[in-house]
Amino acid sequence: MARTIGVIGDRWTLLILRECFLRARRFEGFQSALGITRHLLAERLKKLVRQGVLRRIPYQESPKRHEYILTQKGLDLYPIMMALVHWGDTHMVDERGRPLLHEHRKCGKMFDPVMVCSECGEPLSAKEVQVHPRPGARPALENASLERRRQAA
Amino acid sequence: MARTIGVIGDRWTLLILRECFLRARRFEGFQSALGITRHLLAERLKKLVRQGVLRRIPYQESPKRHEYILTQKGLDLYPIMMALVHWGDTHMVDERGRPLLHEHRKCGKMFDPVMVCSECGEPLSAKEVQVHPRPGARPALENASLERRRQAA
DNA sequence: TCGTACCGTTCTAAAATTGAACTGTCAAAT
DNA sequence: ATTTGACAGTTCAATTTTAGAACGGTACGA
Repeated sequence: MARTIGVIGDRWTLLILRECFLRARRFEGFQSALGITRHLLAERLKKLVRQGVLRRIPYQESPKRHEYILTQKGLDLYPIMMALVHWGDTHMVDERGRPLLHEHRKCGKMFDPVMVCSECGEPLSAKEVQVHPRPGARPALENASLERRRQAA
Repeated sequence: MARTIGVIGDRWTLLILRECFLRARRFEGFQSALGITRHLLAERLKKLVRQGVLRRIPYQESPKRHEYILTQKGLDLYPIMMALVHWGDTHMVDERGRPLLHEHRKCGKMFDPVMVCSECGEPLSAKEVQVHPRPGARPALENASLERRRQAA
């Protein structure tokens, strides 16, 4: 998770990627849609290209112009986007309701995203999940008072 | 999505919440697990409490001490967490492999999270989803060259 | 020739973050 | 009785990031 946050964990990157999913491709498009400063936009696009989330494709020579296109790695961010949108729709709406609805072309209905278990297909919740650290993982956090009691014993 | 990012869209907040899901509850626990500066940690915890993601519960008087517990609103961030973790596991692993495995208590198996359509249960991908703006939504972005051509016509 | 679209870069001021030290209460150890 | 350490912050100077605005350069159409 820390590594993912290293890629998309700042105030603008996720919004830039949202525009990608909404079909933005060019510098000016991002800039006017988001109101981000041109400086930061250039910076962030470079970073995303370096990290393999976007690809920079020339679409004309002289002056050189490029479009920024999602790679597969970038497209794979879709569940994150949907999860963010859905949480906002659930907990941060105002009187006007949610700004967008999503239609699933396969079944033709308006839907919400649901996160399920890859093995049994049941919806997931935090309490039903047991975490198993693997070698190399950061040691688990101990409850401080438990810690003290154990040392005392 | 912008509103969700307003809540969790900075370099530390998501990591703090990860620790909450891993059972951290107290200031010192967060601080030593993350190496965040105490200043920022205090700031972020306050913000999360203000936004209703965490609740501040006293667990002793004199000196006053509190634990930070996820509210339902906070627990509902779980799909976002899992989506972030899974993307990292897929695209950002090094030789040591993924740091954690997740077991689904209901079915007893190690699993990955999958995002599916609430209506038909099929896995989602960006291309299968059609977006429908609702009144009040920001106007959709036009492709710049299309825009020009239309004005020219 | 002028205005405009496009894609950046450069610069300074403002804001956020870091790093380190400091405050203060209480419990346990010496 | 005094020291030590856990705990939960607050304060402050130094550094890093971000915002805001202007500037540079190519090309196209009127």
